[in-house]
Amino acid sequence: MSPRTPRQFEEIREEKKTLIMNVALEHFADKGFHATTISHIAKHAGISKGLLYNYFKSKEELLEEIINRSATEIFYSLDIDRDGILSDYEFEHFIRNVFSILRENGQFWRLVLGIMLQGGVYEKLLGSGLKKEGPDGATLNEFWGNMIAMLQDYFKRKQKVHGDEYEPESEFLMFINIIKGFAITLLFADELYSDDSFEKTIKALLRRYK
Amino acid sequence: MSPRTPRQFEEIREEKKTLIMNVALEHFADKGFHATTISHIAKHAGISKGLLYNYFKSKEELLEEIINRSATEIFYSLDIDRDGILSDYEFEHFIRNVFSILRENGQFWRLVLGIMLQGGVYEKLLGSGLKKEGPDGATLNEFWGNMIAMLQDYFKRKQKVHGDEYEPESEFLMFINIIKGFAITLLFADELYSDDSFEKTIKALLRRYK
Amino acid sequence: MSPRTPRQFEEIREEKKTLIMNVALEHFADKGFHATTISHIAKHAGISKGLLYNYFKSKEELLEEIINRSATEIFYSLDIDRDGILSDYEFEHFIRNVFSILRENGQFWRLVLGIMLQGGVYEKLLGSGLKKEGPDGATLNEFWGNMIAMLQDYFKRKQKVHGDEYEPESEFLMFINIIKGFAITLLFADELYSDDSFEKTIKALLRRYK
Amino acid sequence: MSPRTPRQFEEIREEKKTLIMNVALEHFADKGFHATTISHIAKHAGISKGLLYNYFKSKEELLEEIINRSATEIFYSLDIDRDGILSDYEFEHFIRNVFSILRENGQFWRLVLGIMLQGGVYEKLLGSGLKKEGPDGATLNEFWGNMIAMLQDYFKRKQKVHGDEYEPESEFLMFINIIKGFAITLLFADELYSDDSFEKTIKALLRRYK
DNA sequence: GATGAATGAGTATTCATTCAT
DNA sequence: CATGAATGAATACTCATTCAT
Repeated sequence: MSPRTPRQFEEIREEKKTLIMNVALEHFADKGFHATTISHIAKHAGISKGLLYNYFKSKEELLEEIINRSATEIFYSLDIDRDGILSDYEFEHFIRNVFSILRENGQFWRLVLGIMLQGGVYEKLLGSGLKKEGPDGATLNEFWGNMIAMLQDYFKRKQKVHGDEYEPESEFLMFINIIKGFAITLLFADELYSDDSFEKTIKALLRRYK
Repeated sequence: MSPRTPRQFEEIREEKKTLIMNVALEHFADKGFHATTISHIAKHAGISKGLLYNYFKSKEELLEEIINRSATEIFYSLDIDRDGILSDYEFEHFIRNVFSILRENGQFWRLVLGIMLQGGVYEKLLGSGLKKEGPDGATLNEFWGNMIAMLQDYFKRKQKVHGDEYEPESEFLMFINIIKGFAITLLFADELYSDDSFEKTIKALLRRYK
Repeated sequence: MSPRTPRQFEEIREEKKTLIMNVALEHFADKGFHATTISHIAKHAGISKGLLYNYFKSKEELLEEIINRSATEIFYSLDIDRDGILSDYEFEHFIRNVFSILRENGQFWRLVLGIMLQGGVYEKLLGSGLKKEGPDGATLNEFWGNMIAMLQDYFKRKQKVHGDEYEPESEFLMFINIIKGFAITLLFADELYSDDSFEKTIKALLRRYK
Repeated sequence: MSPRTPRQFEEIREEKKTLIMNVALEHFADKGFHATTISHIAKHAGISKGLLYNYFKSKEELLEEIINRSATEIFYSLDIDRDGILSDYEFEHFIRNVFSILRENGQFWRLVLGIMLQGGVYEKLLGSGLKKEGPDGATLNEFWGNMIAMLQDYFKRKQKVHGDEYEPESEFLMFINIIKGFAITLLFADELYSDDSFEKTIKALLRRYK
């Protein structure tokens, strides 16, 4: 019964915030941002509306914090050895990572997709959320730029292997769009893909692009 | 001074309905269905809210009619020779068609994507809208099933050309996902792709899969 | 093909008005005044809304004219010999009349009842409708006053027949309330009473009060 | 400064609900259900429209709860000794009860009458409201059926007293319609009847039917 | 910290009425 | 005379947000 330390208070606060954000993400992803009400979130989180506003200034801020949190997590999980060059091994690592990120963060990606479809909110969010600082003090946008450059470089280097008929830009474009295509497929798949079918897909991609 | 004929009334009706549906599609696609208000649509269409309800029973019916209209249009434009077999020529035709449909119906596809992201509305719409009858009395769902089967068959036949290392299922999956990937890319492209970059992409696809 | 005479025009006008009023009465009585829309009436009468407003200045005026019409009709049908005294024969006539009026004008009475229940409209209507002049230049209110007086006089005269235990005021009150009670019962009876059960009821009333 | 207890919240809720229902009943009875607006009710109750919807899901539910409440109250107040037989004493009790219920619940009965006049709503309400369970687990409809049966039995038994000329069915019908007639008279009486005139009426009824 | 009563601006929808043709 | 497109004010209902306790 000893009084709680400030440290303990902070922990309780963080736990509650996390709970609220998880519940909110679930509903935002499934029903959409506009169709989800604060009342609904509060009820499903087992708290009062008032308390929710104790943690988040507004519905929009709640959304922003959710995006920030997931974006940062994903940001970190994609970072490789940071030497600016994508080795064959790292390429495989990248592909596997991308797929597992898509698998494990379905709700988040559906939410982001929904928001990106809607003009106004989009810029505001990406202006705040995705520019947040990540590892090495780089912003998400910078990080993403580097990632793209590294991949393009990877495809250029592959030209030596495949000969002159191979067009790196075109191959890179195909590769990116296959990833996007799979991403979309995954987001709309009701049931999670089996590990097996995942492995097959990844193998096929590696066979073609490694 | 003579009273309007039924024909004239019909014309007025059709014109106004089309106007409203165009304005509504624009806003639904840009802001999302829930975030678009009837007031907004009416104001931008230059009419009163009351008149809108003279033509559409509800906001949802307006949405349904928009989906029906576009779905039917696209339905017709994709129909090939209907002999159940995709020749090399028809394959090329299909790819070109898919791309031009994506280019010309960006708003519609963004709307559909947005709706598909949100549980409830989705099934109701696809239940009504996309099952509508198309050419030959087939429903859109049937038509789409046939299209997929024809494409799979096309990839199987290609095995004879490419040899045993070629895995038709895997290739088909890649192909479909590339299309999806491009679709997504196009939907989010602020400015329309140049005809030139389009031609390049199509050529690359044909080079690889024809 | 000879041009219609003004007289013919007038007839057509009256026919249309009657048609509209009949349809309107039906809906007003069944759904209530507020719940009945002008569109509904127009559609069921087979005319346009515009035309309806050609005949009636407003929804309220339509209501007023309906009440006036029926009130006047009933007014006339209740008038007896006007000598100010209700003979035994006229009493029977009165009772039979009251019942047949209730039977034949069910819709009207339900409408009136509905309106009388609602403060505002009530006075306005009775101010216009039921004060309208009837036969002999008397207003409905005057006529009704006379009718009541005649009935009270009738019950007083009956005291000589029934002896001192008979209290005319009390009997009159019972009589009036029995009539009201039957009126209410009739108004809510889904199916019209059979002629037989009617005859029995009237006989019982006469046995008791004649 | 300490937060409100659940008990306190419950009290606030009940008080506000009662306030709203009272105000609503007043307006529903005077103006009719359709002609009464939620805004009006809220304004007269001194609250915001939003709060009203915090307590009642819809205008119809508000109506239902009002009917339920009054119906249940009246239900209980009519219950006698429940032995299935109406003694002379209980008959007097019944008559007095009926009159006092009519006097004290004028608003409620005007509301019910108004609703019964209008097809659609009627059945829905009587299906929900008046079938609610009352004392002994009986529904109102059952209770009312028993009451009628008991009264009919009472009139049959009276035949022994009055001799063969007495027709129980006919007398019962008269009795019921007198009650209905008085009910209607009371509902439309602007001012409450004096206790004296009430007593006279009741005496006359007892003299005739006891 | 925690509650939910309370608000008010906003949203879809309806409907009597007008008016150009 | 006749039509129905068009309007706008009103209505039921919602929901993010505030605040007293």
